[in-house]
Amino acid sequence: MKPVRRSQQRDAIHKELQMRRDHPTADELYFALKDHWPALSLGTVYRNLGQLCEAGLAQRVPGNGVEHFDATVHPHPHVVCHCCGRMFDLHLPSELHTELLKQAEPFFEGKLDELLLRYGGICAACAKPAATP
Amino acid sequence: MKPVRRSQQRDAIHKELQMRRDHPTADELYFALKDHWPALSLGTVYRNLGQLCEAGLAQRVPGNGVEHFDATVHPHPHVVCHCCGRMFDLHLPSELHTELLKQAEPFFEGKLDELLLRYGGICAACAKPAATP
DNA sequence: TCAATAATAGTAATTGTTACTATTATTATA
DNA sequence: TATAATAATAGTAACAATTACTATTATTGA
Repeated sequence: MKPVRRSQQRDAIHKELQMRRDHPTADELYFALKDHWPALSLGTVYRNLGQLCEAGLAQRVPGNGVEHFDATVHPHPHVVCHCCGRMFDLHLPSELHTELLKQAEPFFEGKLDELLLRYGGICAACAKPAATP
Repeated sequence: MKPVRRSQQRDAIHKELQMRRDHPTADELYFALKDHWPALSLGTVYRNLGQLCEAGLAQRVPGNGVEHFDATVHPHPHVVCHCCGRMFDLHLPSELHTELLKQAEPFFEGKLDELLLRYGGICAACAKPAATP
């Protein structure tokens, strides 16, 4: 295990990630934090997100060609909006994941230990027509 | 719609894709075809795979940071091997996909029209210990 | 057969991500 | 509290997967 020393940047990244209901990409986090951390580096965001994942404080969720990050680590389904590209949680019954894994096992000659359940659609914000001021 | 003219390369790419039980990446296809098509260009593989997908003759399946391609276009689950990175079909009951989509709808305020069901595990070939000759 | 033009090979450009390096910040200890 | 060891940073370069560009070649309808 690598030594991990505290850093203000990592705390800020973790806090921002926990705060949000969507699951931002490294880039989105970077721009969200730039305001209060003008000197922040994109590499720092990537490195710290990696460390948070290793430490079990976050998980990577593959999006549409980009990696998203989620501060909730237990496996659960997500939705990616075709329109804005944002990723959200889908709160299906929590046993679904385990059930689907067990259900699939006899159909594969080998071992299954992971399941990515990613829906695609149009989020509420994008479905709503733009307000005309 | 763009005009599509026949080409030997596209036919070869499509045939190779249909032939294989795994779902190769553009790169893997490129190297598989290089033997009989020494002048083949990687860009040509990408471009033609894109066209085949647009034409409904193939589908993209996001893998682990790389795009895989599948000549079977109806939605169905896949397995990605953690060890060799290859992607295979998982022949679960075909109605599962539609059912999971329907099941999830009431849990999302917006529209759902797509579902990626991607298992992870160790394939039979990788699970087997290497033969000692 | 031939002219119009889509497709190609080869290369350059883009994008998301990781690696490298000199400098700065953190922390355990004196 | 001061300090020394060293992890973390900012900034930049490198990288890998993919797309775009361009001069040349192949296909196809007349």
